[in-house]
Formats: sequence, C-alpha cells, structure tokens
Amino acid sequence: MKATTLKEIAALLGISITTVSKALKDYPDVSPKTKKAVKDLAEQLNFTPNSFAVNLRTKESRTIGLIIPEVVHHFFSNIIKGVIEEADKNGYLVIILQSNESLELEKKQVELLFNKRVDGILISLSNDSNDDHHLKKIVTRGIPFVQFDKIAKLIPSSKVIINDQKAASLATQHLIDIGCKKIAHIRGPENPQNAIDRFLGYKKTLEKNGIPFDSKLVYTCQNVTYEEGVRFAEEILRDHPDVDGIFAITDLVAVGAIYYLNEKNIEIPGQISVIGFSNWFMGQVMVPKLSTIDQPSFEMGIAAFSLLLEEMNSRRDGGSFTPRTIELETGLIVRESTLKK
Amino acid sequence: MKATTLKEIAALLGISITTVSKALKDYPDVSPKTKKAVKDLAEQLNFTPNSFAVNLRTKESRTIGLIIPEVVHHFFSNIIKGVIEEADKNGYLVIILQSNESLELEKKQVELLFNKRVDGILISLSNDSNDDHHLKKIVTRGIPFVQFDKIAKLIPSSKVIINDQKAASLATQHLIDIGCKKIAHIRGPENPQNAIDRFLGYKKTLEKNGIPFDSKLVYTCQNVTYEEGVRFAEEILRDHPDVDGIFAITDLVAVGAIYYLNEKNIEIPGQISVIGFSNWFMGQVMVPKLSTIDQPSFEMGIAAFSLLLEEMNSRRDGGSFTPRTIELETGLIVRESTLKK
DNA sequence: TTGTAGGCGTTATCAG
DNA sequence: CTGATAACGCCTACAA
Repeated sequence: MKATTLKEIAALLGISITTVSKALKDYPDVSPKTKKAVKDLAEQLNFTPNSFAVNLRTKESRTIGLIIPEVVHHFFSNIIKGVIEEADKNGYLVIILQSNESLELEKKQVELLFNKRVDGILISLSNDSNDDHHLKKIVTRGIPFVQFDKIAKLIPSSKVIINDQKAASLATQHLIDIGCKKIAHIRGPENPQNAIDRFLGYKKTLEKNGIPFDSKLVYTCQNVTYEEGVRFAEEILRDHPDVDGIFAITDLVAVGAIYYLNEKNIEIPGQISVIGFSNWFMGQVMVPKLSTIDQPSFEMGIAAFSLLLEEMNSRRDGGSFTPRTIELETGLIVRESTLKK
Repeated sequence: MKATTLKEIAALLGISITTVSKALKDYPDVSPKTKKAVKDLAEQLNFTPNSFAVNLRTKESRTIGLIIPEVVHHFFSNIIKGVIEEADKNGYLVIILQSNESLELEKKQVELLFNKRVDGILISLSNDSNDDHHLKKIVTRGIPFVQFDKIAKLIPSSKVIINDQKAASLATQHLIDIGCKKIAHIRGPENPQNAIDRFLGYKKTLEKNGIPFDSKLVYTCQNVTYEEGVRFAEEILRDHPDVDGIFAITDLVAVGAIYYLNEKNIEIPGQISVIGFSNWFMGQVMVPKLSTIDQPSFEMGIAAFSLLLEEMNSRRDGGSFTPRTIELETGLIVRESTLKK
C-alpha cells in the first residue's frame, strides 16, 4: 500500500497540486466546494503529507535529540519520560542517545544529531566530560540547546538544575542535627559539576558547624554504582570504625552501603546514620527505609523540554534568544535510616 | 553558521553538482584529482549531506520507532538500551514513544510513526490492547515490524519472546519441589499474552503434580505495581492463612509482597516462600534475597532490532520477507526467598 | 478562485 | 571522466 501524494489527489480531481495543497491547509482563497472535495478524497485515501518533503521545505523535522549518560537508571528514566511526554504534547518526537558516561561517545552522538538535523538538543553530560568543544559547536551552529542535571557551567545555553550545594548542605546539616559527630561522604567522580557541588555542600556545612573537614573521610566513586556503595561502606568501617554518619552521592550508592552494614549487623541508624540523594522509589522499600534528598527528575525533563521549545520557537521567528536557567526545588526526606541519637 | 551544500562546493570548485556528489561517494568514474579536491574542500567546509534531502530521495530515514508501555521500568529500560545500542551499531536512530498501557495512545503513537515515515517499528503491546487493527495496518502498509515481549500472536510479524508458560512452570515446580503445598499466584492483567501464559504455566504445573487448582488462590493485578504486591500479600494472608508459597508475575510485585510479609513478621521462606519473575537487580539487594526467573531484557532489545534490520534490508532489496520468531532462554535463579522446608 | 513555476538538496540516469 | 536533466513531494510567490 503506497502512500498517497498531493499529485495523485490532484490528478483524480482534475485540479492542480497547488489547489490541493492550499485546500488541505484551509487557505482562504479556495472555494468551499473544492475544499470539501479535496478533503473528502484526502480522508478517503488516508493522505498524510510526506514528512521527508515537508522537512526539506520547512527545514524542520519536529524532532529533538536527547543525550543521556545511561538509559537504565531510575533518575534518567524519569527524565526521559518527562521529556517524551512534554514533547508529545507539543508535537515533537524524541530521539534518544546514550553516552555511556564516555566523552568520546558523547561527541559522536552530538555529531549524529547534527547530521540528522534535529530541531534541538537536550543533554546531560557524561562523567568524564571535561572538554567543551562539542558543546560550543552546538551553540555556534545556532541549534537550540538545553543542558540539564550534569552541565558545563560556562557554555552559554539554557539550563535546568538543582542547587546541589544547598541540597547537600541540607543532608549534611540533618546528620549533624541528629547528633552525628564523624560524617563520611561517598562522593561522585571528579568532573561532574553536581558531584563537586554536593561535595562542597558537605564540606562547608561541616565547617559551618565547627566540625573540622577531613579529606580521609571522603570516598570517591568512579561509576556511582551499588557495588561501590558496598565497597566503600566496607572501607569506611575498616578505616574509621567510629564514623557515625554517611552521606552518599546517590540513593543507589546508599542502598549498597546499607546492604553491607546490614550484613555486618551494624545498627542503622543506631550506630551509623545513612542519607542518600535523589529519592529513588526503592529507598522506601528497604530496611531501614532510606532518608534522602528529593530531587525532581520527571519535572526536570519537562522543564528541559519547555526551555528548548521556547528557544526553538523564538529562533523560528527569527528572534534572538537569551538562555535561561531554571532551578528546581529539592527537599529533605527523613525516614528510618537517620534518627536522633 | 549555515550548513554547506553540494551546490556551494561545486560553485567554489567550478565543477558540476553531479561530480561533487559522485566524488564524495567514491564513484569509480571520477578522477583521483577532482576527488581529492572535492573531499578536501568538503572536509574544510564541514560538509554533511542534508539528511532531509537524502530522506526524500532515498525514501529512507535510517530511523526506527520504538513503542513501549512505560519508560520508567527496569525491564523496559533494558530493552531500550539493547535496541538503541544495536541500532547505533548499524547506523540507525531510535525514536521512543510510550503507550502508558493505553490502547488509545498506542494507536496514536503508531499513527505518529506512520507520518514520520520511520523505516521500521518495534512494539511491546500495552496491557489493554485487545484490538489488532492498528497492528494489521502496519503489516498492510508493508512497514518492517517486530513485536516483542507483549505480542499479538495472530499478527504476522517477526516476534521476540520467551516461553512464558515454560518459565512459569519452572517457578511453580520449584515451589512444589521445596515442599510448598498451597501456592498462590499474583497474576498480571487479563489481556497480555504473557500474563495469560504465566498463569497457564502455574495452573498446569499444579495439576501435573496432583495439586488441585483453586481459582481463589489467583489474584489479578491491574497495574503490576509494587503497591499491588503489598495489597495482595495482605489479602492472601487474610483469605488463606495457610498459603505457603507465592508466585508473583514480576519481581516488582514480589518485592511488594515481601515488604508486607516482613512488616507482619511472617518468615520467608520459613512460613511462606516467594518467587518473582524477571530477575530485577533489586532482588539481590533485599532481605531475603529474591528467587526469580531470569528473563533477558537487554538481549531482547538486541534481538528485536536485529530482526527488524533483517526485514528492512530484505525489503530494500525488493525481496519478500518471511517473519521469524526468536525465543529467548529463561532460567531459574534460586536465592533466599525460597528454600527447602 | 485556480494554476504555473521555481526551489528545497540530493541522487540516478543517460549523454557527451 | 564529466555534466545536464529529471525526479523525490511539498510549499509559496506570483500570474492568469
């Protein structure tokens, strides 16, 4: 079953392609009669404009690209969902690409999207992104562009973020408030801005409370996995048996740590309080239930697409566009893994 | 920064567009000298063919559509990952759409992909898909099409599945083997073939072992959520306090059930053994560790794309195509939640 | 009110 | 070896 074209409809009706095209788009200068005839036939033949041709003419594909480090991840799944839903509402389709936390792949994916000529690009940087070149290129080419979650601060694009320092501070202060004296931090990799900020939030909050910062209490994840949570909990216990609080970069890591502490029959929160970050669904299910920082992910996806849409619209109208940054709210969620001593 | 075109290169070099095009595609009938000149300039100007024009000419977009019920789901995330990676390897991009388990939305998404003129469609049906019309349309239009996981058996397309009956049988037999006498089943919704098959596997295995099937021991999920796991565990305990085994349609549901049983201090597997389905990562983390059926998801994504690629290739060559079905292996994973009484 | 003509950028055919 | 020409399907000045 071949797709029908304007030409065919025109031939069948004995009129010109132009008239058919206009009739379908409800141009005022087509007689109601022909309009009806055209529309009826189009309906009957199941006509849909060939998007390839439309793309070529309009130079738009109504498709955007979304690059994320990892699809199989509770946080990013929710971002994807937010982006897809919001895009759908506005008549856009979403192509999803993974960087697998690799800068090289990330660059390649950006190139792919250039070639595909998507109308806009959404990106959350990989952990080993310490080079802006490909991002600068997106900006130079004038492609609508929004960064979210893991961003390059200096690139002039719209951004959707949370205040990681503040959020980390919330978590750390909570541990201090319930009486923790020696707090370890399992941090994320060196490069990502959010890992840096969460670390800074931790450090500053300690100092603000008169607790000397000790770099030996900081453990650095390479991959931010469950397994690393397990491993670092073991190391912490070995190196500093008197630690009474752990702030983990992410719930997944916290869950790993709790698993290990449970195995070793360490009481949580009795001996050690644990707090995570991101408010993953699983945190509520485990024993003890995990205290955490609520980080909106679905909302972040929605906000990211909305900013992109703004830019796509204003560029289409030929206008210039000034990047905007949206900062989403976070909050402390206290459950069982942190309780007053 | 505007994109360069063949025309511009041709003008700069004082040759024809045709020659430029041929040179770039390494046609044998272009002199090495012009070839080099063209390629150098193209490189320098950062030329990439306008994909919109290429699409129009070749009637291909090197893009496929993937429709799944829900993005935020460990099983489907892995499928997505598999599909994206395999597509990437073969130079295809993937547009992802969600049906949100709604037939109406699913139909709409199929239409969107028609209009977008993707080269192929991958789909896992929503739970309330009890109507094939839109799927038939894909076949009639001759669009390469693969169903996976939740399929419509009667639609003549390639398929990637597991043997759900056999797998469910494995789980049920295991419960019987460790001494369970009264086994409840928390099943999936009415429509999906895999929910039906898992139920049948459960039922037949009971009967094969001389255990009378009792429909009162079957609880039907609407949404297959954690919450339903909690709720049905409660109901099971209330209605049948002597149940000593539970087979849940999915790990997520099993985790909910275990949560409830833990809360009520029911010993697992002492009093009740629990087995899930899908081998979700979290099953290893909880207490007790969850026994389950290993269901390959990443591999399913890869297989689905591979079958689609086969069909896309053979259709391009004008050949006919006979649908194939790939059945992936499953296996029993015994952990702590099921142990010999 | 309708139609003609040109072009979007590429590819394929066929002559020169 | 090179190039003119047409075509993919649609859109939009501009004519008629």
